[in-house]
Amino acid sequence: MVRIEAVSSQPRTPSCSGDPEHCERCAVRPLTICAALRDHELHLLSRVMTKRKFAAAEVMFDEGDAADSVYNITSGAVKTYKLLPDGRRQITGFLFEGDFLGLTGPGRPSFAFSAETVTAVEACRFDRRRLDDLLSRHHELEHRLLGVASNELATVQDQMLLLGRKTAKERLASFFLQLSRRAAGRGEPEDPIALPMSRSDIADYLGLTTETVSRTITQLKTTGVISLMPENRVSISDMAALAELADGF
Amino acid sequence: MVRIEAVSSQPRTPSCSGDPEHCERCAVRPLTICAALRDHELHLLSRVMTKRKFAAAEVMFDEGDAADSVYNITSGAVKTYKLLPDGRRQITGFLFEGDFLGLTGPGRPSFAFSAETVTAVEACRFDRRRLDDLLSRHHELEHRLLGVASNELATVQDQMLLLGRKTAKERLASFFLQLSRRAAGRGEPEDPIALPMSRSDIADYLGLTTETVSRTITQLKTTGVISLMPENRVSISDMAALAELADGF
DNA sequence: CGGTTACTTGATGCATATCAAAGAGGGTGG
DNA sequence: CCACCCTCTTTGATATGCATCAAGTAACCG
Repeated sequence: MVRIEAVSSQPRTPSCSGDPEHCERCAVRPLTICAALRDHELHLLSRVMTKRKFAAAEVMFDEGDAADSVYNITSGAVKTYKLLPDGRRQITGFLFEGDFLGLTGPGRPSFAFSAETVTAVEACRFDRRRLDDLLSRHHELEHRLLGVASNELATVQDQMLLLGRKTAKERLASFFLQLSRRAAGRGEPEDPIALPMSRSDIADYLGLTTETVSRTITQLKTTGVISLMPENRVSISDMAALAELADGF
Repeated sequence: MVRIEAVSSQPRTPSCSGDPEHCERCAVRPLTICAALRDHELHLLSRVMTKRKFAAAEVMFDEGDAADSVYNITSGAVKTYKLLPDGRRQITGFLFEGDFLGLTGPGRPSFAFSAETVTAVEACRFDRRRLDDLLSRHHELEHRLLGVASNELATVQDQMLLLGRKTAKERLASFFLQLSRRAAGRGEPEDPIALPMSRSDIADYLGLTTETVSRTITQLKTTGVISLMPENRVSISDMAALAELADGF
């Protein structure tokens, strides 16, 4: 498992500390923990933050790497995953703008999973130690982070239900529904949803094979629940039917 | 889904507030967030805490119930789960002494899962609102809670890998290994591990059927990796072999 | 425009589910 | 204290949803 050094082939984006108003104007601020901060606190956050760009399909970090970075995605899509020795892969999450990446518990010096970009990605990188310092001084921030973690725990339980007990059709229906709802949460349209990840990524997220994913999508298309559109987009023709399918009604 | 009123048929255990030294002497204190508190802060915690007992197989709360309670298990075992409309069940976790139950994000007024005791259970119950108050005034406590949540997120990723990509044998091996390690973490022996839950609970935790669980355990027994002992205990004869099996080597 | 990779579709196989029934405890009332 | 009953567990026989193996087709990139 080779770690590709982040941003290795690109000019380094200048740190935000040279642009203290950057965070105030940040488009994803209302989506994330930064919304918890008043303007003068945002400046403190900017100090420990660096804006970074990643190309598509770039490894951000590998499981076991020193967890010295934490990221807040500002654009693009990221996948997190775990591998078995023989190469079997489970994608544990897709992250989009506003999502937080790299949270590890205290006394957990290394990442419990790998992260790789799906598309080109822009992210705010925080130095773990400096962020911890900041957290200990600005409890509102830590409070928000606890909220983020709790929400993620709730989401992940849904995913366990999906992986342990749902059929292929229910998994795909749930997946599309989740993407639609999350897009809506980011203020994007809920209907034609973007599908930036490959079939193989979807398969590894849903605990299926690419073939089954492909067949099942065809089936949903044939049933008239969804339709495929240009640019890897999916239109949900019948949201109610999709929601029922997702829960096995 | 009928909610059985907690402690309905038992005398109410007196609140800890009448016994301010209870927490200081608490056996599970070093295992849990209470370890973060100095003695005088523990007294504050005792104030918002009530010691409660549950019988075996008692529903503590159902998914969707108002999340007005948070628990810290002091003895016994609890399972958390989600259900599909047709009754399919995914157990999302087993909790033992020192484990925290009922964490929901802010603005999440209801539980995202149900909780039911496996054995008789003793737990410290906190009123959600009063605990929130306390958290906002004692940040070390909130910091610990963030640590608890982060650790749980790491654990849950392992479980997703298991549910999405592991074979039945790998799942059972992983399960026994997890129980063994957690027991060790609580200061219990790592070798003869207790299996208080039924085969059907194990099946719903591992995304299998009771029959497959039973067959696979038999197989592990035959291979000489484990052996069954009285009182629902399992002895791990070959820890290294089990660890290899768990990761599909 | 050629080559490569991703996606779709088809044929077959297998791990695990489902259906069925026989032990094994474990608690209760006679 | 024993006998019965009920539930849990184990074992067996069969079925099936999804994986695997195998092409063909479409999209993409250089």
